[in-house]
Amino acid sequence: MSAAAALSDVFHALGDPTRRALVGALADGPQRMSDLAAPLPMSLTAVSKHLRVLEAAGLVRRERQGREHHFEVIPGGLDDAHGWISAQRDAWLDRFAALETVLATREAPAGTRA
Amino acid sequence: MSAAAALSDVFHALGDPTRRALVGALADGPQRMSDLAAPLPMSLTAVSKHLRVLEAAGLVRRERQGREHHFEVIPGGLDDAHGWISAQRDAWLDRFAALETVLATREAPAGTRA
DNA sequence: AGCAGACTCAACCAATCGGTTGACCATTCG
DNA sequence: CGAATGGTCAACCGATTGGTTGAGTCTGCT
Repeated sequence: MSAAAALSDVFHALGDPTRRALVGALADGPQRMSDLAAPLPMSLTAVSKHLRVLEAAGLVRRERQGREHHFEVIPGGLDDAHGWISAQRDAWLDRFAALETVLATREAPAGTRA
Repeated sequence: MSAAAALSDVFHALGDPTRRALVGALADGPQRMSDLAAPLPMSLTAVSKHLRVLEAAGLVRRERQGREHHFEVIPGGLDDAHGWISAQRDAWLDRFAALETVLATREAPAGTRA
């Protein structure tokens, strides 16, 4: 899968509050699907679909254990998304710093204006 | 707007590659809508819609200048998204560290294994 | 064997998405 | 003035989304 498509999948997965709640719930350790679904105001089928989206996005891993499906967070799953966002913020910071430099050099020589 | 809804808007906005390209293009400074649209393989109307989504998500600001609409990145727009992702990664790190501590104390007494 | 639990699958639904086109409004320029 | 430029708006389109229900499958327990 292209890197761009993978990023889209991750961001799209995170764009749903139910899915973010699932990721949050998995933060303190693996859970069974039913236990993940219990507190959520929707059918098990719906939760199953959400988990599939998270799985496809590489954010979560499924481990079947008998008739139960256990899920856990994939450590590096958020790395690319985090990297993209950081890059954007850094780029903005660079531009801002450059702008300040321009302003500073323009004002530093005390009256360099023609 | 609730914080969760705002986060959803941001992540949803970032879930489209065209929108990420727009944000990327704005990284090196403000641009007119037409100039932003020029390299993209779609109509101006489509780009206009994408920019509206980015605007509504608080990622981008519009400044009308005569008949031209200029856009620029809003500095703190990505902060919440960055914060959420960082929190998840930190939570995982904490849990992992705790796990290692457990393993360490269990193996530390050098040959405690029966 | 038989039943309950955990989950999948398929079909369906309304709503949203990403895109188009054509008509229109506003602004600048010759 | 008239004409070109920059964008909006409304209607439409097919695909996807997030949810439902009902039936089916696999597993474990008694």
